[in-house]
Amino acid sequence: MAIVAKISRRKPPRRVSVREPRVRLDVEERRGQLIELGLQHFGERAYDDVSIDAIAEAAGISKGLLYHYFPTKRAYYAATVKEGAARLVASTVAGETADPLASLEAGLDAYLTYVKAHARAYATLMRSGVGVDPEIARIVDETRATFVDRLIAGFAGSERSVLLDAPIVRLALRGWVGFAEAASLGWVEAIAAGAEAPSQDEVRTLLGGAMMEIVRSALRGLAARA
Amino acid sequence: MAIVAKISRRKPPRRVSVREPRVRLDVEERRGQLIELGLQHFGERAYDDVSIDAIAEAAGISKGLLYHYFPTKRAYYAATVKEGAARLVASTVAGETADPLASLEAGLDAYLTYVKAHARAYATLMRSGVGVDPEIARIVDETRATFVDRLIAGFAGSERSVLLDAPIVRLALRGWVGFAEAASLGWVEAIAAGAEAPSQDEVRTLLGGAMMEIVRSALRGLAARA
DNA sequence: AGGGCTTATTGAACGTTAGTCAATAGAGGG
DNA sequence: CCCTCTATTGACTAACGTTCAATAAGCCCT
Repeated sequence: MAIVAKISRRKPPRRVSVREPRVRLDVEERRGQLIELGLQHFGERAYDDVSIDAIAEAAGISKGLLYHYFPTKRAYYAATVKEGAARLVASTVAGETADPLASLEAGLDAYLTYVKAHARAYATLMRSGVGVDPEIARIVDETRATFVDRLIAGFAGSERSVLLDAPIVRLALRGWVGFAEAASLGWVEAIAAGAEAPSQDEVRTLLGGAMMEIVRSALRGLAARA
Repeated sequence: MAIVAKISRRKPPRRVSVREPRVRLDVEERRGQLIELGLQHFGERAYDDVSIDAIAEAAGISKGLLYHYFPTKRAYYAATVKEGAARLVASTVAGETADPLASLEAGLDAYLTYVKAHARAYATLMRSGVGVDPEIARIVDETRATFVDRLIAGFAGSERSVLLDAPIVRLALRGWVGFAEAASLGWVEAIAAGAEAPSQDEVRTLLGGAMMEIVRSALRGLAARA
């Protein structure tokens, strides 16, 4: 009995020739590799369908090491989303132009180009990402706020810019971001489905036009009330 | 050894006086109770933070019984979301009016009233519900489509109603639903946070105005292209 | 009343997966 | 060549979703 237990507990003799040696990476390097892998995996499958084991295997490391870099799966996912959001924000900085409308349209165009290029990951994030954790919700909300701030900054020169801080206008802008996300998602999904989809120009015009009208409408309501 | 195994496997003597008798419910009744519990739990916590054990305990039944009614946790969640969506749709049927604008506003008002009354559950669903499963995404998308259909039906009398089937208009309407959801969510969250929030009238006017402007903008783009 | 039948219900078991921790080995410096 | 530091391992635990053969509550029939 004791002997049997001892034998069964012994490691399998694992041929040395097969076992590949440990690769020791710099902390930053390893972290970067893991986040890159996270972007790939979470961009294709939903959160629940990505296991830590799968990530570890893809990285060629043990599960324990991943937990050396990120305390929990959610934190790992949050770091991944944060990186993805940062790239989105970075790749859509529009050159400063005198004309607010022109810079708005340039920004929207960059946004749509990015969305189209990363259609799958964008759809996965929009459809499944937010709810996993309050931390992720915070990141996404902050990213949205960044876009809103940019937009407001574009109109800073306008005479009625003070009014842009009114609650109803903030709500209108937040709503517009929801509009832009829903429309963008519908657009790339229509493309992916091979359905008859509008051109990028049309979508950009739609988004820009909606922005102007919505803000104008909210300001008008404000003026009527005052 | 064999004896020890037998003893350790024996059930604990569980005093009969404590054990409450089985309650045998009708299938419909039990299913209804479970869905009701699901609405409560999933309306307060995110999907991952609700365990089957917790539901079973709250219902006073065993875990196995829940799996007799729903094949998987996701299916159970889907049934719950379906019921919640059905209630939302049912409670926002607007009486048919001659004036399209009036019936639009009545529908929006009913929607906002419902959202405000179920603020927590609405926020939880919007923030975390969609991504869990393609099946849930389908339900939510269908619910959105129902609303869009209602809206289009309201404008059926309009002379340009044929144009409402153009891809860009469909995209605009889908985007508007995103607008309405984002604005509604922002509204109830502002209220919950005790921040300065617009009145329901203001929000309804904002949503209605945005709807008109967005559709008009899309149609204008369509006309310019033709 | 009671025996038999249907089926709602149980509870223990299993597999998977997130998360933990003491032990190990690669690399650089003295 | 050894020593130290720390990136890395791998086996373990706990929790959770899921399965299934056994059980008992209600109901009908006699």
